[in-house]
Amino acid sequence: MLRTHTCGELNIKNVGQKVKLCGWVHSIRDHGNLKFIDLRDRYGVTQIVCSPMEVNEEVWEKLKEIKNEYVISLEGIVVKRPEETVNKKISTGEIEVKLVSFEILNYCKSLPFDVGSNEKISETLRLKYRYLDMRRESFQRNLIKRSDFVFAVREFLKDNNFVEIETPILTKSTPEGARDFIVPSRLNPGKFYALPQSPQLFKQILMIGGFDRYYQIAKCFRDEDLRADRQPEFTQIDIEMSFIDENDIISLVENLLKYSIEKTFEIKVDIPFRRIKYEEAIDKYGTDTPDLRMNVEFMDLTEIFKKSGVMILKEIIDKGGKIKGFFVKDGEKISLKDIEEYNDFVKNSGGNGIGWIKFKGEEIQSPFKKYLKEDILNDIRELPYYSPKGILFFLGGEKEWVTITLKNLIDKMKNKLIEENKFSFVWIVDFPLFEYNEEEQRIQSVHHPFTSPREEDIELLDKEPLKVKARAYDIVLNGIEIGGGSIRINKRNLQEKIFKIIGLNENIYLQRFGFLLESLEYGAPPHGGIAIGLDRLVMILLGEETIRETIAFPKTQKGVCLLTDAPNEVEEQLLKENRIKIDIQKDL
RNA sequence: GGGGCCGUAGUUCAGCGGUCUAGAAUGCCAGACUGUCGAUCUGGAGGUCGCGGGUUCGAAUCCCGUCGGCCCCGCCA
Repeated sequence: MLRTHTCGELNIKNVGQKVKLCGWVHSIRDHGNLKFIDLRDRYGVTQIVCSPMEVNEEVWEKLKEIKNEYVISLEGIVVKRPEETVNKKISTGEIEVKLVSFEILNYCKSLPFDVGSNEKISETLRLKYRYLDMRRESFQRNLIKRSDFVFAVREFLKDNNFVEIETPILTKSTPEGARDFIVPSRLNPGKFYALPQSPQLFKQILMIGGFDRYYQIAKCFRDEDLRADRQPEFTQIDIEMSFIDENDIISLVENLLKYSIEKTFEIKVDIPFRRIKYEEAIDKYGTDTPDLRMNVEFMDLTEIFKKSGVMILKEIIDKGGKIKGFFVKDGEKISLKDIEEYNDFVKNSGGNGIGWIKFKGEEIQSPFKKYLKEDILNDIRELPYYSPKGILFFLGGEKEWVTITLKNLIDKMKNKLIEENKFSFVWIVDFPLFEYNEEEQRIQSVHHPFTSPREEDIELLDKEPLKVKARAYDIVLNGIEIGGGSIRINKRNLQEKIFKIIGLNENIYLQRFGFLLESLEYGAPPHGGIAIGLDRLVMILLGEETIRETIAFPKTQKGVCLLTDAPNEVEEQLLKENRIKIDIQKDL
C-alpha cells in the first residue's frame, strides 16, 4: 500500500504518528517560507504543512514543481494545529501533516475547469472531462449515494429471499413498444439481436422456472428521443414474484423504498402510499403522474356556473362543454401580473382566457364580479379547498382540453403551489388494459401485452375491450413516474387472446412470442412484478433536475458520449463480416 | 419530425437599439511573503466573439444557413 491512511481519516487521535498519504493536490497556499498543500481523495482533504526549517533542501526545492491536481504520495508526521488555526469545515481540521518527504506520482496539465470550486461548469465540458467532474464533491456525492442506495436495495431484497439473476443483453427484437437497439449477428448473416427494453419476458420465464422471488439491477435500452429524465440506456430495479397479488407487490415495494431511502438519505418515508385510480387521477389532476406536493384538485364547476349570468360560460355549457377549476389556497402568492400571464397562456392554448375569483374574506375580486350573485359565491365557498384568501381559477370548454390545459397551468404555477418540499409517493391503479391508437387505427396495450386483465373484466374482452381494466400499478414520486408493474397473464389461451386484440395474427405472435406461450403451458405459476427506474428515483431523492447527474457516463440529447465520441464509424472489414452496407445520402 | 433557449479569454460571465484597439472575475505564468485554508500583494501572457454566407463605409452586435449543447411537444408497450 502506498498509503497508511486516507485524506479524510486523520484526527486528533493520530497526533504524533508517522503516516503515508496519497491523493490529488487540491490547492497550494504558498507563503514563501511556509507552504500549505491541501491533499484530497474521495474521503476528504488533509492539510500538509512544510517549511524549509523542517525539511531538507532537496525536498523543499522539489516542492516548487507541484501544481494543482498533481498526484502525489507523501510521508509526514501528524501534528495538532495551533488552536486559532483549526478548520472546522473539514473532518481533519484539527490536525495537519508535517511533510517529511514526498513523491510526484503523476503530473497534471493546466485544467479545463477548476476541480476545486463549486462553480457551475457547462455540461458539455463536464461530460468531455468526466474524470475531472468526478473529482468534484457534488458529483462524487451523487455516485456514492447511488451506490449506497443500490446496496440497501440488495440488502433488503436478499433479506426477503430474492435471488439476483442476470438476463441477456443480446436478445430478441420484439417490435411492440419502444424502438429497439439492434446488434448484427456475424454468425447469422442478415439477422440481429436486440438490446433489451427490459428483462420482461426473461423474468416471467424465471417464475416458470421456479425462482419465485427474482430481482436484478438491470440495464435497459430504448432507442427513443432523450429528455432530462430519459437516457437511451438506463437502469431498473427489476422485481418479479410468484404466488402473489397486486397488494403483495405494492406492499413489498413500499417497504423496500422505505428501508432503502431511509437508510441512504435523510428522508422519512411514510407508508402505505396513497392509491389513486387512473380515472380519478385524470379527472382531478389531468395526468396519470400527479404531483401531490401541490395541494390542488380540479373540480367540476359546470353546475355552479350554469346559474351564473356569464354568457361565455353559458355558451360553452350549452354546447356540451364543461367548466372545471381549482383553488389556490394562498391567493396572495399570485399577482394580477401572474394572472395576466396565465391568461395569455390559456389563449395560446386555444382558449378564451382563464376565469378567476380572488377571495378576500367577504369581498371578491374578479372580471366576472357583476355576474356573480351571492348564491353562486356561497356555493363556491362550500367547495372543498376553499379558503377565505384563496383564488379560484376556472376554465370552460371541451372536457379533455379543459383538463389538460388546467394541468399545464398548474405546472406553470408549480413553485407557488408547493408548500413544502417533501417526497410525495402515490400509486396509480386501475389502469385501462388497452387504448386506441388513432394513428395506427388499432388497439394497443397501455402497459404491455403480458399484463393481466381483471378477472371480472375478462368477459368484456370480446365486445368492449377498451373498458377492460388492467391488474397494473404505477408508482409516481413528485409528479414523475418512477416505476410500474402488473400481475401477468399465466394462461396460454388468455395471452393469445390479448395478442389477437392488439392486432397480432397467429403467425406473428407465434414467431415473436412462441417461446413464452409454450412456457405458459408447462405449469406457469401466477406471478407479477414491477420495475423501478433507478436513475430517476435517485435523481429525485438527490434533488437533481436531470438523470445525467446520477449516471457516471451519460449521453447528450443526440445520444453522443462526449467522453469517448461514441457512436462512431467502424472499420470496413467489420461491416463486411457483418454483411452490412451503409446507405446514407452524402450531402455534396 | 416540430417549437424554444444558449454558444465571447482556460473557466464563469458582461458587452448584443452597429464604433470594440472586445472587458471583469477567476484560473494560468513570473516575482514577493512563516499560519493559510476562496491566502494576500505586484507584474504579465491569454480571444478567428462556434462555423459559413449576407446587409453595411463599418458586425461580437442585424439577417440567412450550419454545427454543437440544453429544455419541451411528438415518441418512450
